[in-house]
Amino acid sequence: MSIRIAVLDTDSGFVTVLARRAEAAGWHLSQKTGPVPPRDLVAMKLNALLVDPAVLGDEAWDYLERVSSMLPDLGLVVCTSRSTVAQRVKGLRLGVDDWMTKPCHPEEAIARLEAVSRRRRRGRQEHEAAPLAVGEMEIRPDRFQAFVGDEALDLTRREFELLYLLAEERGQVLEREQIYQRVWGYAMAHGDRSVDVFVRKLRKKLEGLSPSWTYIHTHFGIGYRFDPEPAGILAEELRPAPEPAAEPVPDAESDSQSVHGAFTSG
Amino acid sequence: MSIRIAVLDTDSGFVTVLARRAEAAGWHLSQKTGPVPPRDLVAMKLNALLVDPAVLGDEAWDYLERVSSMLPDLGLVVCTSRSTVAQRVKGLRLGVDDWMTKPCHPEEAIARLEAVSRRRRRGRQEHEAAPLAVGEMEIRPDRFQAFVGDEALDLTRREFELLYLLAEERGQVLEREQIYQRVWGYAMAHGDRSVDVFVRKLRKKLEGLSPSWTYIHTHFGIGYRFDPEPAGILAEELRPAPEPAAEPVPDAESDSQSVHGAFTSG
DNA sequence: GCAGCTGTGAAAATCCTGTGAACGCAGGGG
DNA sequence: CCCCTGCGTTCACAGGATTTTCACAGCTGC
Repeated sequence: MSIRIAVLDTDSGFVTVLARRAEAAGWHLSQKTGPVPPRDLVAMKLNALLVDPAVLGDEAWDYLERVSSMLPDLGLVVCTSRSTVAQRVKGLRLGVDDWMTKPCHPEEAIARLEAVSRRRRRGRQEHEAAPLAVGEMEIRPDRFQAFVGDEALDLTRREFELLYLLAEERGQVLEREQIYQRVWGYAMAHGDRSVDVFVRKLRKKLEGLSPSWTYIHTHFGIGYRFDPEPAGILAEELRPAPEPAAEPVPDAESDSQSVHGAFTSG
Repeated sequence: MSIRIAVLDTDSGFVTVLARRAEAAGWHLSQKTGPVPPRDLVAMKLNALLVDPAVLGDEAWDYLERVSSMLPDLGLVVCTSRSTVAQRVKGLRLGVDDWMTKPCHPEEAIARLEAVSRRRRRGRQEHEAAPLAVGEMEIRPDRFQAFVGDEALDLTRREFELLYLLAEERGQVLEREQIYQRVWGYAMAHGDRSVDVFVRKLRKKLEGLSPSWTYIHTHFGIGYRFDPEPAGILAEELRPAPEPAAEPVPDAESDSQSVHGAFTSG
């Protein structure tokens, strides 16, 4: 899979040479001559961004900081003509991944962009196309779908990605921020409820085809945990003693507490 | 959590300066003067490795390649006195994450190592989150829960964070202000009793699932200390005179009180 | 015994999640 | 070119769960 990068620079000579090298390497490169809103960067699905802070004007630091915090997975490389150690340190601290000084050899720029992109990718891909069997459902990455028997859940892309992520981390409680970061690819805005909404959609579809299982558990104040559980065990845990009760023991309360509260409110 | 790095370099001046900065930043730094087998690097649990290829001799390229392929999660940074573009490109291509030229400012070296480590951590799980075994309970950060056997304590988020903090600092007396600051994230208002209230909730839940242990001890006028202790030793300390009493004293209450008292004095 | 702290239970205030529906956007077909 | 449909995002609200606050009673240390 080829690397996608964008260059924010007005030095057309530099960019042209770079573009030629990038093309030779089979990369996709797009040039911009002014700051691109982080939102748009998201849509570009970049692996790395090469910036000359000169084109950003006063808000250069601010821009770099916003980009790096909103797109933590994006490789961010600065290439500028003059800079002091203090500036470089500041930039690297802010979230810049690499800082080059002009004039720089385009081959080296390409190599550094590649190194930065590689780092970002290493953590991610290991698993691919490995179907997951969870409960009475099968999740097939090759189809971007999940099936119960031979019936498809009819998931949209986001729904599938969310489900797959949760299922991969089965048993672990994932915080909303983490989920959003990994499924949407950028930082979650404060107050965003998208994760909740998609969990509801998933639960609905799961309920439709696999009503006797519970898959997604809510952890109040934290996030969600995926763990397929047949409906049976719930009943068992709630009723260890199938006695209509002859004594008014206050057990009922602490019992229901430990079953509900911790794992699921739904 | 602090960063762990190793430096492979014989330039003692450079390394000394670097070590000073690293220490100031709270990092763990170890110096080596020759190639360290990748196997040993694994054991060192490093975030990043800073190398001067000069100390590696002929097998420098080979070594860099082996390290980067065997430890894909390790940040690999080269710092060398002279290098050509071709060398830098070659290095970056075969897995080096960043390449600096000597003389380089130690502050910048630190910043680049930090950048590389940060990038490395992003893709991974945010926190390693090793489970803590305390008394007959297990605290599992991956579930935001504590368990006794396979029974969950049913902790809320705040409760869990408080318990985890206390358990991490096991044996230490923590002041209320400190606790509040670290769990709530901001300064405690004068007269706020939240910490006390949550300690009570924790004690109640702990008592429910692990009645024969005492976990949280009160230090009058100061704060709390976490230290799991089985009931046995308590009985001994409390029992200079083994009189079961013949009066209808509300045992439960006075008993639990004196428990706290016993430790308070220590 | 007094003043100051801590334990306790419950009420009050706050925050969080589930839910249904509206909105905007992009692509396909008419 | 316009309409329709599918999808993702945003909103507002209701019902609960959780956290904070209070008033009081029981200890501590002097």
